[in-house]
Amino acid sequence: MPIPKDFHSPTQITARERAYSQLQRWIIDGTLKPGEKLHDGELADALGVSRTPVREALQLLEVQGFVEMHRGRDTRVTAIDKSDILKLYPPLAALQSLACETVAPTIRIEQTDQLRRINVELSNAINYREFFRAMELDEQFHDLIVEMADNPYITGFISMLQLHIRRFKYVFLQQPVSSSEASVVEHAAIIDAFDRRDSSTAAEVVKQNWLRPMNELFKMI
Amino acid sequence: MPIPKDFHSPTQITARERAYSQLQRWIIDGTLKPGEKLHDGELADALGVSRTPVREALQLLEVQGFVEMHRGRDTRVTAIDKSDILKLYPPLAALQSLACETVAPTIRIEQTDQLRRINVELSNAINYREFFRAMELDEQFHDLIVEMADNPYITGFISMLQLHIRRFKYVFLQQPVSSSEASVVEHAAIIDAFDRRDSSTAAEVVKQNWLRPMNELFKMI
DNA sequence: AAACATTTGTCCGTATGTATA
DNA sequence: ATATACATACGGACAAATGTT
Repeated sequence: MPIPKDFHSPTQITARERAYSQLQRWIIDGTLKPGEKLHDGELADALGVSRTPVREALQLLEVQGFVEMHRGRDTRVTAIDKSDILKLYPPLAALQSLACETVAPTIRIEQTDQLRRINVELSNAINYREFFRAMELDEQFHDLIVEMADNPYITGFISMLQLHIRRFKYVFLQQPVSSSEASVVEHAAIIDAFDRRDSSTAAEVVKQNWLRPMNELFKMI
Repeated sequence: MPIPKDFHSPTQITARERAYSQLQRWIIDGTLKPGEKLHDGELADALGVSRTPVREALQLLEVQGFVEMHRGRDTRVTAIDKSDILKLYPPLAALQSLACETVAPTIRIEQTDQLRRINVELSNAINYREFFRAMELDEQFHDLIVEMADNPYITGFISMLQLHIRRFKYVFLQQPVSSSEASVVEHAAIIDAFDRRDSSTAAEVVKQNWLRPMNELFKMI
């Protein structure tokens, strides 16, 4: 495998990055609960670093909406409410839809073939009741389209929204939600639209493919 | 006027916030040029604070895409390329469009009236060749719709994209770009769609209302 | 009302990493 | 290959702000 010359391998992960990923994980998986008070000193001890990188990590998490800092008062994990999914999914659907629209006019056959392969695997996983694998494949399908759109603003915002949705699922249902057979059909429709270079149909189907899970989730809770 | 109890007036602005807003301003207005190297020590001196709040500000700016930090190497203002507008406007248009779609079904008459008032003022400003005022009113029009959508994720991402667009305009054209009479017509169409509770038309018109300036800008540069 | 306890915010010295000679 | 120069990353002490007694 050829390794690009200008690729700087992250030889050493910084303390801030460690703190950041760990705290984010803890917030998303519910180890740190919504509304919980965070002491930077304690967290620093727990993570084996000083307060500085912890504070820096907390500030980044604040920008992402996982933490609220009140100067001189306290720092807390943000609250979370059932109605939040109704705020998270629509922008996600809109941007996934945009990604499709962007990709459709110039998509190449190798790319649609890859989507087809993933969708076949997804179908199999659902039939064999491998629900975790199904969830992963569903993510792969959409991530691949987003990646093809090649727009860092879209990519960044989508992944942030997905992290919040993941937290939501962890907090309100203790287990991951499986993809259904309906997804496979919708994915096929998306691929079909891609084959015809039909941006608007692709965009529309993707939107529904994301709003349907929102409504299912909203009924469940 | 009733003052909410839990409203904490920002009595004292922190050093980090000062550093953050000032650096952001300097990057957007081109005082700090794309690709320019940033020394946290120098910036700290210039801002009259220590290096810590400067570093924290730089990290926030990095998340927003205004700064790139390379550990142990350097910290620079991000480069900017003409093709960037083609990446900035589409997600902005998609989210503005979503905001409209969200608001349309439940919009109240006072709200459409307010939009109408702004649009009349915008029309006047253009006729009187008050271009700066026209630009402000155009912003007000869209910001009001976004605010009505009442979704912090949409709001946050839109304002970030707008900051990048503002920088783009400062860097490539030295002056703000005025809104045209075409905007006024499109705004009227949006308001009309709102009156009819026609989400999809409103969404579609808004999208075009944002993609048109993108194409005009792209031709100019 | 004022002093105290608690928590966050800031400073600056030092350690560590990176590129260059 | 090693040393050196330079920039960033981190740590720990101190300052300031807030809420409370």
